[in-house]
Amino acid sequence: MDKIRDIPLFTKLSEGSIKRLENISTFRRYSADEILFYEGDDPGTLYILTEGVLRLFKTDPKGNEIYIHQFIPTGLVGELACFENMRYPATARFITRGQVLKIDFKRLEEDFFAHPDISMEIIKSLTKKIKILSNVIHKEMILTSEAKVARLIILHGDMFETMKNTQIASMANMTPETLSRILSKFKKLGYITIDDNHHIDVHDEIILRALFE
Amino acid sequence: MDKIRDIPLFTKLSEGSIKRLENISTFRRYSADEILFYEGDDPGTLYILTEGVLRLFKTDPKGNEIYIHQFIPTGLVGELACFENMRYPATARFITRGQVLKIDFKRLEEDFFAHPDISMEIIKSLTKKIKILSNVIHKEMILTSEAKVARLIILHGDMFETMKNTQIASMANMTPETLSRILSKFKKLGYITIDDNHHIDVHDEIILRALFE
DNA sequence: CGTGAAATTGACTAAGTTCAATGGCGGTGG
DNA sequence: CCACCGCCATTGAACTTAGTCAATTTCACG
Repeated sequence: MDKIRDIPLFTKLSEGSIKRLENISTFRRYSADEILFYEGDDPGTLYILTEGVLRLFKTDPKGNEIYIHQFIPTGLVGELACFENMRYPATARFITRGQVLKIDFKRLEEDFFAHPDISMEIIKSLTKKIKILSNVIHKEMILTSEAKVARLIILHGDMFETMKNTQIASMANMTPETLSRILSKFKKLGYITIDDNHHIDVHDEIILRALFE
Repeated sequence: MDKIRDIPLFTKLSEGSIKRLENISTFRRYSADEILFYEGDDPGTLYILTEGVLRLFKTDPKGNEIYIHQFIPTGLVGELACFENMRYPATARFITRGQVLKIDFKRLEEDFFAHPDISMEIIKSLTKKIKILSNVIHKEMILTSEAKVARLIILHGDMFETMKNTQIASMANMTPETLSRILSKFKKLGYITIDDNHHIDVHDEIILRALFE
């Protein structure tokens, strides 16, 4: 994807609008592990993720990365900082190689703000983001590690077959040791069994659900 | 305030629009401690807080209230649940007596979504909310209790003169004991002194700032 | 097989909560 | 006037949760 027309947010724009948009934006490719922006950077650029997986995280004083979200195409990134003219509240790093459309926000604002379709898309993107943050708060502040693991098993059980436990632990903001201990505990209590392919068999969904609901 | 015209979000509407809005909305008064909605309730109503202070919080499994935010007029409340048609992610309770305008969201959507001014206001409200949530995450997940107290002292030092420590602790999501211990520690280390009127004198702003920045 | 990454396990540590005891202070009623 | 009550603050001790560090085992895969 390397044409503005292909971006859902802009499909409904007129030819003229697209032309103007092309003048204030550029595509740029990134390789895996490259940083798109750092927490604390000054904004000014609105990003639309068109390819790849982009991870958003905060860094705590000890240097640990606190996982917030991973974006996949097509996601609007950085609009909060732009609208509120504040610094980026988190760091964005590519997990795979990818591509973004970088848009000069000031000039976008002047040209396109009144456009109803774009407003609507922006609203959708914002509500999606609130949902994500609200979920982060729920998962990270309300749930204990045990509850988080129970939730992962019930809601995303297949993750355990495709990802390493270290990766899962990092996405759940806990250490691999903690994850390992909790899985052992669940096994010992007979809630689950895990076979050689890392497939988790749930024996007592009721109890596991009760842990996080 | 009991006229739709007085609500900033709607000041720019035409007479006809106001009339239509009146048909799908009602004002309602609440007394202190009344619940506007519970976490988990089904949505459908968009609220605009026109008077009073409304506290938003989540409840953890032990029954503790996790403070998220307090709204003051004029704030849009519950738009996420409405837009995304999900349940309210938190409980809202009046701290003082107050008043809201209750709007039937479905019908609002049909009539006013395309209105550019309203869209713009909604976008502003949403970004404000993202900022709040992003801040909650920062404050609650990144900062230690010591950092939170240092931050309160530097940024909201006057709170200590007007509020009881139990209230402050509840807004900062820590126990009164923890707050007390940290204040004692800061006093012992000579960072602050507290006089009889609960006024905090900061002696070493540099160190305190370093704790949370 | 052998090697390096991942997982497991135990001992220890850190941060904060909980629970209980104590002390202060302001208002109230006899 | 003062004894008492209730609320708040303070402090200590035990407890809980999860992270850290280190040693060991398991596992996948060339």
